[in-house]
Amino acid sequence: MRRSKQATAESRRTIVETASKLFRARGLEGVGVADLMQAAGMTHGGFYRHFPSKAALVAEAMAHAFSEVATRLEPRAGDAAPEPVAAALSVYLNVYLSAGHVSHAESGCPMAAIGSEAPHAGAEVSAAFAAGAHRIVDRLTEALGQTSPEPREAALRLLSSIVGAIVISRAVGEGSLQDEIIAAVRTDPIVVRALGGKTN
Amino acid sequence: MRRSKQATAESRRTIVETASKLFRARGLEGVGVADLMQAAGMTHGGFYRHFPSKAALVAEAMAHAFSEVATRLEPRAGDAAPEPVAAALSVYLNVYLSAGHVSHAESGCPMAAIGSEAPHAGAEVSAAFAAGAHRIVDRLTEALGQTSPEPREAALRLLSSIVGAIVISRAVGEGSLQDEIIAAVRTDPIVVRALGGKTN
DNA sequence: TGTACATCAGTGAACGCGCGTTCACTGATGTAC
DNA sequence: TGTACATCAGTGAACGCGCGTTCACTGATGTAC
Repeated sequence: MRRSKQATAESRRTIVETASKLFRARGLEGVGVADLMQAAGMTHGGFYRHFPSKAALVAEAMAHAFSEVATRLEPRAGDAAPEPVAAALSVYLNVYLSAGHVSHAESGCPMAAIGSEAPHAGAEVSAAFAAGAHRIVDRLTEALGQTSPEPREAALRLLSSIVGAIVISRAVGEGSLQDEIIAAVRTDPIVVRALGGKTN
Repeated sequence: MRRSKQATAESRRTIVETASKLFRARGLEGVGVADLMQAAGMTHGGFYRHFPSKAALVAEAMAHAFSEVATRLEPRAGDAAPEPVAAALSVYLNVYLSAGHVSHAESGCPMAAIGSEAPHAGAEVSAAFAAGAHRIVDRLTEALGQTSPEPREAALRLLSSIVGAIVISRAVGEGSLQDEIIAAVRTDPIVVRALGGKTN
C-alpha cells in the first residue's frame, strides 16, 4: 500500500544506509538487490520505486559512505582542543590504522573496501569515488596544513599509505602480515606526527 | 581429440596466463569461464580437464601474477650495476608509479588490481595473496637493506604507499587526482631515495 | 472540513539472461603386449 | 617395432541456479473539489 512521503523518504534512507554497509562488507557483486532489500526489511520488488537500477544505488551508497567518513575528519563543533582540525585527524588515523577497521569493513573507508572494484562499476561509481576522494584529500590537506610545508602532497601520500595498508591487510587474511603492515604504517614519520601522542 | 602431454601442459599454461591478465584487467567477477577459454583459444567445456573450479583457477592465476611481478624485483643475472638489488628496485618503482601501470592493470600488480576483491574470493585466493605479499615484501626488504635502518618496516610502508596510490588513481577515474596522486607518491622521500636519479 | 478519486510504495510471482558446471561424444595419444 | 585397446583433451549442447528487472495487484495516502 502507499506510504506517506515521510515513510517513503525513510525507506529510501534505510536502503542507502544498508547498501552502504553491505557493499563495503561483501563487495559490490556480493550483494544482490533481494539480499539488500531483505536486510532493509522489505521485499525486492519495491526497490525500483526508489532507484532506476542497482548501479544507481551503488553510486549513491558509495557517496553516502564517503560522506560518513569525511564527517569524521571534520572538527567537532565546540571542540576544546587547541587545534581541533589536527585533533580530528589524530582520532581518524587512530581508528583507521586499527585491527577493528581491518575486520569491520562495513563501517570503514570505501576506498579501502571497494577500491579495486570501482574501476569496473561504471561511470557513476567512478564519479562518486572521485568526488569522495577529493573531499577527503581536502580535509587531510587542511589538517596537515599546520605541520607540513607541502600539505597537499603530504595528504595524498598519507592517504595512499593508509588505504594501501588496509587493502593489503585484508587481502592477505589472518596471519602475521595482517597486523604487521598496520603497525609499520603507524610508525611512518608523517603518521606519528599526525597522531601526536596517541599510539594505543 | 586427445592431445599430447606437451600440448596439454601448454594449454594449461595458456589458460593460467590468460586468466592472470583478464582477472587483473576486469576483476574476478568480470571474467566468465567461457570468456576466458575463448580468449585462450578454446571452448569452455575443456576447462574442467585442467581445473576443478573457477575458484581454483583464480588462486593459481593470482599466484602466477605475483611470480611475474616478484621476478621483476630480482636482480638480473650478470647485471653490471654496482648495486644490482637496488637497481632492480629503482626500475620496479619507476614502472610501478607510472600512468602506464594505472591504465594497464592486466600486466600490473595483483594487489592493486584485485586487492579489495580478494577478501571475498575464498581461502585459496587469500592464501595466494598472503604468499605473494610475503614474497614481495621480502624482496623489497632486501633491496632497502642498504639504505634503511629498518628495512622491513620501510618495505611495508613503501608497499602500502604504492599499492594505495594505484588503487586510488584507478578508482577516481580520469581526472586531476589520477595523475596527482602518483606524482605525490613519487616525491615521497623513501621513494625518491629508492629511485635514485630515475625520475622520468 | 468532508468526499471521491488518482496516485503510488510495497508485495510477491514471473521473466530472461548469463553464469558455473556437467555430460555424451570424438578421435588422436599413450600404453600394454 | 607393430598392433590393439584404453585414455582423455577438447567440443558444444544442456542443466540448474541466481541475478537484475518487470509487472499486476493492494490499499493507504495525497489531492482536487
